[in-house]
Amino acid sequence: MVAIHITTGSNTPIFQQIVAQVRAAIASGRWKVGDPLPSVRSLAKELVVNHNTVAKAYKQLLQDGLIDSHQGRGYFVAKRREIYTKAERVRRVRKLVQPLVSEAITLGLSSDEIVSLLKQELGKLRQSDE
Amino acid sequence: MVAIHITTGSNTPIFQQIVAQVRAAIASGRWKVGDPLPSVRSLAKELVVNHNTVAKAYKQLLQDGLIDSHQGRGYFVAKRREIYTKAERVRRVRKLVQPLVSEAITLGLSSDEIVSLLKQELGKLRQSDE
Amino acid sequence: MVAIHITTGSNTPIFQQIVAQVRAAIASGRWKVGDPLPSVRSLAKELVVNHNTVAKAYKQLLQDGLIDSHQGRGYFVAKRREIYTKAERVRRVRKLVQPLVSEAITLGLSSDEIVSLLKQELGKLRQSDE
Amino acid sequence: MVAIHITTGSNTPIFQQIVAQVRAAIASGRWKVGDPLPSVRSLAKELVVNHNTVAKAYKQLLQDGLIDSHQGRGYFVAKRREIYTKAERVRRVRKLVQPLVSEAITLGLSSDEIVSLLKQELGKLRQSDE
DNA sequence: GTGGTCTAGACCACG
DNA sequence: GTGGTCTAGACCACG
Repeated sequence: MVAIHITTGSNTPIFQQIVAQVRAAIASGRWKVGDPLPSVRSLAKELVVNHNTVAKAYKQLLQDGLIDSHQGRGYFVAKRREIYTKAERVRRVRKLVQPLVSEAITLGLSSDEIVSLLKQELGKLRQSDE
Repeated sequence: MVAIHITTGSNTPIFQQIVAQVRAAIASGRWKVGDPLPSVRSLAKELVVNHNTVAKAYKQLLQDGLIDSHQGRGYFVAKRREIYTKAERVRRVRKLVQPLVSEAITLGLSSDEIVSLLKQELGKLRQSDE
Repeated sequence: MVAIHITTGSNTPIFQQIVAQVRAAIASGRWKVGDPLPSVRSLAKELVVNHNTVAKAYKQLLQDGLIDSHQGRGYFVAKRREIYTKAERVRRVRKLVQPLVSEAITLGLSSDEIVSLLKQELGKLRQSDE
Repeated sequence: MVAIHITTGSNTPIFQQIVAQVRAAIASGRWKVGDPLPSVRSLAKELVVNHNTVAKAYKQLLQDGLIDSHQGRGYFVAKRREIYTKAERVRRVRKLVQPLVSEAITLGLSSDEIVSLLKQELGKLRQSDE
């Protein structure tokens, strides 16, 4: 089980924080295919947010094919399947890369340092796979 | 003088586009310490946007320490000040890198593809600097 | 301009009725690329539903790539782009075909009659294209 | 006797799966007019589902006029009654066909592909009848 | 006890 | 005036 933590003061919407953390848990392999997610209402209670907020996060993950829903039984980590075309996937990642680059440059990091940080994060994933 | 271009079709807020371009102009050295920025109203006129939008961008740059304001005289490129320690800057960039990696991996992109997309974006910046 | 009508008594959720009608307006070519959609709040007022309900419908259409959003300016009919893999698209259509078949058989229509009805609807589209 | 199979993994409500299978059994002639249906509780036991679920399915079939109930004796396959006129049946099916066509077209499927998917589903039914 | 839909209304961002 | 996020709470479907 992986705990989910949110920061209410943050600029990042709560539902996106939840999406990011579930995504990370699945991407890293800590949550396996078939694992049940915390129920919408129980997680909402635990995080002290409205149930609609959790539902919104889960809907996003459902849409992206990362989780499945079974009416009346809850949400479960889904078997991986390709939903988006290559072009669409690249488009989506590019939309995340742009603000990263903008922010990193502003903070004074060099291109090499940025690439290096990215590789470090990718490396962590690979280790947890082994 | 460096022209600023905005895209109204984009979903990136206009004020952020302005911020990003001023940052790039300063980071690349095209705008030197002490150079005056275009006045809020003249830039607004040129870009055909609301002057509040330009003012908002300048306020952001002021807050970031990249420009100084002199009451009644306008805005000027500031002497470079380090606001954050190296460790803090790396920490901030890392926080942006992590969700990028999660999303890209769950979308099914390989590590090489992700690194490649990042390098592409960094390359675009370099070109616009020249 | 195409009017949107909803039936509150229906089993079909309001937001899905909106989605279906916008989709039909775009598929039939009555709404062209670049056309603005009614604003979330104005349509909500007109239909006498909550603005969140309209927003939910528009979000769905956005996700499917049928419309674009421009922060602060509204929603517009998007240029067609492929978002889903072939397999995903077939999966989605199949999910709609199954209940259709089930209902039609129950109503006592023959396979030939069902196929014929489908072809009629497809024919209507083709005519409006010419 | 015709076995009824349900899939709990599916997102189709269990009671609807039961309804669909009873309908198919009757439509195909495997269950004849006057045949008794399995009792609510015995079928619930066999399928390992709540008896309310089976009761709900039977209520639906009763409502559709496909089965009759005899207080204290159980449910029986009813004499076929036409409830809706031909025109009404066609109207109802057409209402399901229209959103299917809209969605499929916006997803980029060709008319032939849509017809082909429909025929596939109809084909599945025919096989399960034999 | 699961999730799904909807309302009424607040507060915020962008321009 | 655009849309975006969130709350509190209601009512419903499924089982």
